[in-house]
Amino acid sequence: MARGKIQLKRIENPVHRQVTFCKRRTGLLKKAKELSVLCDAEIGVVIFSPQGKLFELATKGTMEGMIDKYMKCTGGGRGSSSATFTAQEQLQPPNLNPKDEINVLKQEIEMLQKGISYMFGGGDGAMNLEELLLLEKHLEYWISQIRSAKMDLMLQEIQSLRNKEGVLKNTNKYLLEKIEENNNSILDANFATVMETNYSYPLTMPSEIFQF
Amino acid sequence: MARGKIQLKRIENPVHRQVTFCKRRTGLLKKAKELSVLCDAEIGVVIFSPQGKLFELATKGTMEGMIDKYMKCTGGGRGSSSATFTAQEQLQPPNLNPKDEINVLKQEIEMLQKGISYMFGGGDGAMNLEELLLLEKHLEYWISQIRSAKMDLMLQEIQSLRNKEGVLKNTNKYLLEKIEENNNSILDANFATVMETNYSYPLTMPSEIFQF
DNA sequence: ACCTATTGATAATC
DNA sequence: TGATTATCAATAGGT
Repeated sequence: MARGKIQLKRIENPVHRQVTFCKRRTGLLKKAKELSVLCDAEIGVVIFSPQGKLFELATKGTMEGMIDKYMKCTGGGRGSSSATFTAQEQLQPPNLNPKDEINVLKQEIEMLQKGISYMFGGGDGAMNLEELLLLEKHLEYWISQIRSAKMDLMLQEIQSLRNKEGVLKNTNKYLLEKIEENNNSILDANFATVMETNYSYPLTMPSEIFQF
Repeated sequence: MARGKIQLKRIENPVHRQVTFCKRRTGLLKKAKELSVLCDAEIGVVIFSPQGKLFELATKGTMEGMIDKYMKCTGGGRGSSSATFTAQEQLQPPNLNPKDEINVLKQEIEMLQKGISYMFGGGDGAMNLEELLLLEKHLEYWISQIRSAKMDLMLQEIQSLRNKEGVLKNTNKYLLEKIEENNNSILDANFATVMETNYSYPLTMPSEIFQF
């Protein structure tokens, strides 16, 4: 790439991450199109942004067609889209065969529904220890997600505030220079004193106070 | 590329085409993985070679999961849970007049529904900072509730185990006394040894230990 | 959004 | 297939 390597790990700075996502997403889709044209291959790409926004590409026909073809190829013949739950996929590695996986998911959905009604309905005390432990784990995962999103927003806001600060500092500097000029050209000592009293401090706060 | 540009059209030479397919397929999947890791995106890629052979990549969870998520995104109508929420009443003292209170509750319910769909659907990134802060607060409250319930169960279990322990100790004591009696009355040393070896721990469990 | 110095991908060749 | 390498394409960091 350019102007320095990057590590193959999640980019922490949300601005950089967003920019890189945009650029590389474009690049990936372009590469997919090229491969399809050059080699006469049929390619489908689905990208979910961290915010859950969907980007897709199907080089021949529709994505639905690709999915059907994929299903036929993998043999796992079950009608698609049963609205399963997706967050647990990050919690446990998918090392099960399809049948077990389905059972685990069903069980988990049941547990979560129980947990939700517990949380929302004030609880009927019908959960056992294992269920509570699992629910706690999920809640911790969710809260970490929430915190990550919150942190992103705060970092964005900090960025924006820093930009604003720069502008204000420059404005202040400019105004002080103007005042200085006035002090030099107009020899009214009282006027200069008043000006200095009112404008000798900048109106903004230093940016370093929000280091994380 | 290298050693000369190539046109963006189907490569006619089948050998070249095959080689290029192999290389670019690898490259495409690598790029997809990188994008996923760098930007925390969920990506699925499906490639059918001209001969119909399938190559696939799902960066998080399984391809099935991706397809379901895709369906949910495009298929549209996902009904949001209409379950109402009651726990927030404990979070803030009811110092408002009825009308304001109702508005606050309605607002809160809306936010929570948003949050729930955020947690379950992978999020649509439409929450602002205030909403996230509130949601975090609620999650922390819920998790504290869960932990409290868990703690209760654990304490109950500890109590039960202590009871069990008491009963078992008494039983053991009683049995040891019996053996002692036998040792005294029957002067067969070998028999006594056998008894001690096999029966120094009770084989049955008193029924009281399963109180929950 | 646009610009480049660099890195990464890869076409041709062996 | 694998390795090599000259070249082109993608892109990280900056404006």
